[in-house]
Amino acid sequence: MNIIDENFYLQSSEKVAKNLLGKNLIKKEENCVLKGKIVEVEAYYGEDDPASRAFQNRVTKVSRWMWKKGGIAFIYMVHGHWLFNIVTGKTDQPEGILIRALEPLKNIDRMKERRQTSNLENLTSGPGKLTQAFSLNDKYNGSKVYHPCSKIIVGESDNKEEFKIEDSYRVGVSKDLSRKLRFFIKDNCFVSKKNMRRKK
DNA sequence: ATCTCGATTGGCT
DNA sequence: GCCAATCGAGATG
Repeated sequence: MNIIDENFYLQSSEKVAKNLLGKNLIKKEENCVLKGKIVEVEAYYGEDDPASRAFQNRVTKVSRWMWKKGGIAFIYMVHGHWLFNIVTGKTDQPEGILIRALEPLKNIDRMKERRQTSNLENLTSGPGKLTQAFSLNDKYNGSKVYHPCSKIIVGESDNKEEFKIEDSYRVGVSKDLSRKLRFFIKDNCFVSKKNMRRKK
């Protein structure tokens, strides 16, 4: 398995976000390995981004991970759902990427059990759904996604297929920036908010 | 397409 | 105690 290098995460969150599309999220468990392709992400910045947990440099129990060096997992709960992020940027540069959707690839049965559905498109097509399917929670905070010993890892794409990247404003954000910071793979059916995509 | 209700946590007064 | 928060499911028209 080709793991993405630590240095990849030290770039700006927008750049990391776009380049994460198509890569694999891997979760190692007792008897199996879950795998999914990243198909939808959002970039978040630090002190000047009102939607960010690090807005105005507010350090809290939840946000403190964002000041660490890029490449670690950052997970917190919203509306009763765990959301999975990857910290980007150098130490003391609070930025991150929210992973919003995956395409299930390996151990799909395990995902179906956890999601209580057999509908493939409904397993990981949303930020709260994928954490349930992958059983991700705050105990993975700080995990190095570039380290081979970690339980949660980002690996290189399986194949070098071409895809188009589309962008939009971020989902569920009341005070968004005037830049489009949500990126997803065009025409991938596992991208969340399908009805929204149809809109102009 | 739009709404509405439930979900859990931590920050704040 | 109160309330917001990077959401999801189900009902309704």
